[in-house]
Amino acid sequence: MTGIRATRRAEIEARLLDVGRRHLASHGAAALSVRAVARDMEMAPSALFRYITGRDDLLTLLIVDAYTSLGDRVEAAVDAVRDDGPSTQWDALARAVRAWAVEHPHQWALLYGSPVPDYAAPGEVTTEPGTRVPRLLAGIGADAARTGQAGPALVRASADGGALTQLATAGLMAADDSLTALQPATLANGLVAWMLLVGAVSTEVFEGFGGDVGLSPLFDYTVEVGARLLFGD
Amino acid sequence: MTGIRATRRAEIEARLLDVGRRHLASHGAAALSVRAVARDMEMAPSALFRYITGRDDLLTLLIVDAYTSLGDRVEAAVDAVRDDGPSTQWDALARAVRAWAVEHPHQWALLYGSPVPDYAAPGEVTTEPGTRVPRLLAGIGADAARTGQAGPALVRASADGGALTQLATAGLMAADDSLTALQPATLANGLVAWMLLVGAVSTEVFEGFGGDVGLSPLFDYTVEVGARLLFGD
DNA sequence: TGTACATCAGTGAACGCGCGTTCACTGATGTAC
DNA sequence: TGTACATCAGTGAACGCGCGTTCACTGATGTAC
Repeated sequence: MTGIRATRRAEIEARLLDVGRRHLASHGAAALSVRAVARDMEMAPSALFRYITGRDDLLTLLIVDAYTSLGDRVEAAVDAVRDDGPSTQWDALARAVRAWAVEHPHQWALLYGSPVPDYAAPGEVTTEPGTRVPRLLAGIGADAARTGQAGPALVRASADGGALTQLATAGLMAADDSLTALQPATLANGLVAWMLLVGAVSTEVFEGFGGDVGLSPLFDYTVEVGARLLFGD
Repeated sequence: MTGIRATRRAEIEARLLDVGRRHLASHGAAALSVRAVARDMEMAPSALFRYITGRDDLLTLLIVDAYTSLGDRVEAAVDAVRDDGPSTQWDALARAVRAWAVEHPHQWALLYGSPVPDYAAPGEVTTEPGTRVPRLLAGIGADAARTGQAGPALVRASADGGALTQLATAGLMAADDSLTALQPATLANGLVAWMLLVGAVSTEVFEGFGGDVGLSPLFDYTVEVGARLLFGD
């Protein structure tokens, strides 16, 4: 009773995602085209319009897919060390993000690189999967705070509570109530650690240091700096 | 005796750069096209081939131009506080980078965002201007080291001297001999500070936190974290 | 100073290409009775 | 179970578009004597 149509539709939707992913991986977002994907699927270009409303829709699909792939990976890595304390969890998170990015450079670029011109991701569908990893990091920070391991050491006058709390409330994390209960210092440290991680991974993936340089020792050190920021000594 | 041809050529080269810059600023690198630039210059598309060898060449031109613009800006800012010690200089550098990036988001994306597909910058012409700011930062670190203000505090086992020195020698900074004389700890801290800065600026410019969030207080705090990393307490 | 030739800048037409999207259509699947 | 109609998936042709690059050409600028 599933219906032949329903199963075929599901199959084609899966193939569409699969081929889209492959095109993204090999040519990058800018080169992603409805026609090329259709060609690879051995269908007429017009047929795809039964599944997507247009090129932007395809992009959105792939963005959500990439966020989900990254989120799953990182969640699994953190979960594997869930009993080992916040510091170990941060380590796992950072390394999982890096590993995923190195394996999926174009996806990383799509999520954290230059915006695609003339495309704006629809927040309603993109925000939830897009904030999974930062939210996970915030959870680790909250754990550390609860057990007295969070490091407030670096906060000085400029990181005043008001401005940062406002940022947290207005910004991406408004969805998660537990975060607004965080100390501004913990929150600020978490955000900076996140930006440090994004910077380190982007520098490596985008070859900011020239390409044929091995950045592993530097990344190790970066993770330590982040740990120190998050948890003090 | 300048020759009419020579002056006209210089004029057109200047216009080409100017129009190219404007196209980059308004539509982004992916949308940059020889034909569109020619249209704006009220010339036949083919005429531009007297000045560039093709689209890639135009891109290279604009990349070098952007690096130079950023480098000039940052150098001026640091120079303005050259007597105020390394910590103030770092502050000036970081704020100048951010200000330039916010004013020139597409240029920032071109330099530090996703690579342009099917384009590889020719290192011979791109490396020197592209490393001006990191080199400047390294110089600040070297100054701090000389006056005993550099902060080695965060270095632990993973940041072992060998790997990092190798990175410095092989990598982008090979051009500048004074850097290989830096302590590995100072070098590592400088590189991490640089990646932190890139991450913070990219997060803001690429709207990693959603767009309508004011990130100034967070950036202030980021700069402080960088200072602590570079110079200790 | 004038002339003959060489160099150069810019034109306009043309090449072949891939793109997103629309539309009228055919044939298969589903549904109501 | 069979029939009549409605829905849906996919086709193929066509639309208008902008792109990078080549090429033979014209007319202006420069140079050697």
